[in-house]
Amino acid sequence: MSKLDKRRKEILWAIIQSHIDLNIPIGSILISQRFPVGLSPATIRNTMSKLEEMGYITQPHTSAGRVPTEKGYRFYVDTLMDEQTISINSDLTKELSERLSTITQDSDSLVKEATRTLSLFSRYLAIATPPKTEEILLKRIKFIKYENKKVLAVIISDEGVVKNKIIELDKIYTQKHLDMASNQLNCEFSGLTIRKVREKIAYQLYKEKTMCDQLVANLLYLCKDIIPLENDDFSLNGLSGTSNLPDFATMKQIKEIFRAIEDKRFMLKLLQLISESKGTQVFVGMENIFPAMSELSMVVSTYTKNKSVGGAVGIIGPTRMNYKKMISIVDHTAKALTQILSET
Amino acid sequence: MSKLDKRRKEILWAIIQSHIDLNIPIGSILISQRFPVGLSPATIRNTMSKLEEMGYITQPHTSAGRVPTEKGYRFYVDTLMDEQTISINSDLTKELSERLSTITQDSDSLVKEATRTLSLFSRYLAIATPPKTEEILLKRIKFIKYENKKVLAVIISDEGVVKNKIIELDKIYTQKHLDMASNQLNCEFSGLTIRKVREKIAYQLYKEKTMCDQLVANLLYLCKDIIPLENDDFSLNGLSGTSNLPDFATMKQIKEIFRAIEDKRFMLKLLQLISESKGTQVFVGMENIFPAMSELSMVVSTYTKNKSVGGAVGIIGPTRMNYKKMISIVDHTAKALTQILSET
DNA sequence: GTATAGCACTCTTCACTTGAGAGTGCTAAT
DNA sequence: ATTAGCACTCTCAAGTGAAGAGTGCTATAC
Repeated sequence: MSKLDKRRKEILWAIIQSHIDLNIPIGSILISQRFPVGLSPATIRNTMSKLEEMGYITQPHTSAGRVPTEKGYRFYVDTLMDEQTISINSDLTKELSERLSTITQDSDSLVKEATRTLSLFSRYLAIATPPKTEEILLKRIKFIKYENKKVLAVIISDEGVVKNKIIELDKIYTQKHLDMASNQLNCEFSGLTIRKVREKIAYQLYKEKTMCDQLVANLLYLCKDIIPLENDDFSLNGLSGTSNLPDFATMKQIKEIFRAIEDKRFMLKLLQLISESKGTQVFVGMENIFPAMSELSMVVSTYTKNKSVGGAVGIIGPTRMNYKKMISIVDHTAKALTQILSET
Repeated sequence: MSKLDKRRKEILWAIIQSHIDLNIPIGSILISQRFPVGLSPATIRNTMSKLEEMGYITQPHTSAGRVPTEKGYRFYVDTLMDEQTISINSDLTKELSERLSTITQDSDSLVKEATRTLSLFSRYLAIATPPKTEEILLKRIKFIKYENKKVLAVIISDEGVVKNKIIELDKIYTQKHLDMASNQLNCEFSGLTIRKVREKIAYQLYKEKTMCDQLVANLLYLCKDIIPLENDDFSLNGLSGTSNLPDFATMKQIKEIFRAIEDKRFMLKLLQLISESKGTQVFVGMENIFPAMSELSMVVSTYTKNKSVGGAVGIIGPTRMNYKKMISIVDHTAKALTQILSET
């Protein structure tokens, strides 16, 4: 990895900055005009030639200006951008927090509202995963007599009701009987994460451990299907906005985004990525991660609720985007979300 | 309203049919070749001239063939199409039913799966509203002690759990106390529709009727916010497919669809429309109904669950679409949905 | 009187050309 | 090492012209 000297960094920065602003290939003369760096176009050309050789920029055709490559953007985000102070639009932060705090409902609605706000501010496609259910701590399981053999099973966590479903038993039980059974189950499972509960149920069913109570065994079997699996859904917002943007103007990109959205594997990839590390991450030119999404970038951050439970929130936009601004917006959205979710 | 004679009907039918198949302006020679109707292009031209005068077809420019107008399509759907037997692709129907019957979950998931299947078969944008909550019959309200002052309120209907929420009371009550309160509320509200329950609650709170029990009054007040409002959400599916179709090729239309999707008022319009009448309806060129959706048509049908409760399901596509096929698909989806929802 | 063949006319579409403009790389001079 | 000058390449936009499609009109046949 050959390092770039000061001049090359400056020129690269100038090219990327100009390209973000103007969305056209950037020529040497343009740079010399926009940035009074004291160099003639010819000198800039020499530097650009080197930068192209090193793979940071490229030209669409022989007589065009230079356009940053994915590598160039990557370098920009990693190195060049940090050198400036990331100034945060403070009124934006304020409005963001205000918007979110008006939503007093469950965390799912909150996350949805976050995507709405995010797409509004970013003018790109906002995406978010709901809080992971896997790591939620189970508080109690409750069975309520519903009608004859039918019983309403309710799974409750710290966060509230996680899931409920009407199940049908083999015969009619009294509410008292059900209460005893649920007590027994609670003793065993209360305080564990949803994931561990599922594992434990599977284990117990596998061992066919003789239960002291037939009803408990029965309920255990039925609960297997009720314990919620990982949420395979995600919110997104800002579709209508995206089609207005100049960068999204090509059908190709529109299609790519649609594919990505409807392909649920994308979601899994995303989850994997966010779970690996915390904080705001930038994926430039996503073809390594998700083949259909070349020419697109993603700025994504994680939010948490009670330390461990959390999800991801971010935006998808063209590779050519204002990373500085976007990182700031996403970062603050994630922070605001974390804050409000922790208040409850 | 001048009626069309047999020949004009035939020519109009031929034009529309050809336009649906080929998606190009239809000229007189093309018609004479595709349909050996025994007329020369010249004669067909004369007829076409008349049809244009009457507003059923139009030409994009002087030397182009004719394209059906909205009026033309309207006439086609109303009159010309019925004259053929609407043959149903029976294996399609079968697969449709099979796909839906694999989903054994709640009705919301079922409706979502229906949109997925619908978009798959139609290759257009599928849209559906979940079952209306307003007309659901309340079965019982249940309060479960949760933690100190916190109580889990569960609203149960014939269909299962409608909504649940954790509420906080002013002081600590015993479960027995809560059971008594819920019994009292059940006596009053059980068997009414959700809408009537809400109205009744509002009325009682307005009158500030002295309750025999402070707890009941308290719960009543809290329930006001729990009783679910009309669902303002709707499923849709098939976005990625739409951008592949030749008709959706223009950005203008893509934008229109996005606008329509994100504008929730559209949803309300849709609900109004479906509630007016039952059965499959076709809206050709929707600018009267929804200004942003010119150049788009909608085929929509209603499904029911237990006679009264239901929603709408349909597709949105270009004005130039295969109405016969689409009506068949939508119709069968609605029927299949009704059937499966009634089995529970 | 109705249907048809012929024909002139209009308009789009596409390929091709051309000139302007932008940007580069090379070379020679500072 | 930097820069001015210059030839070169390539895109883009506008213009041109031929081909093709389709119509409307008119005269003619049945």
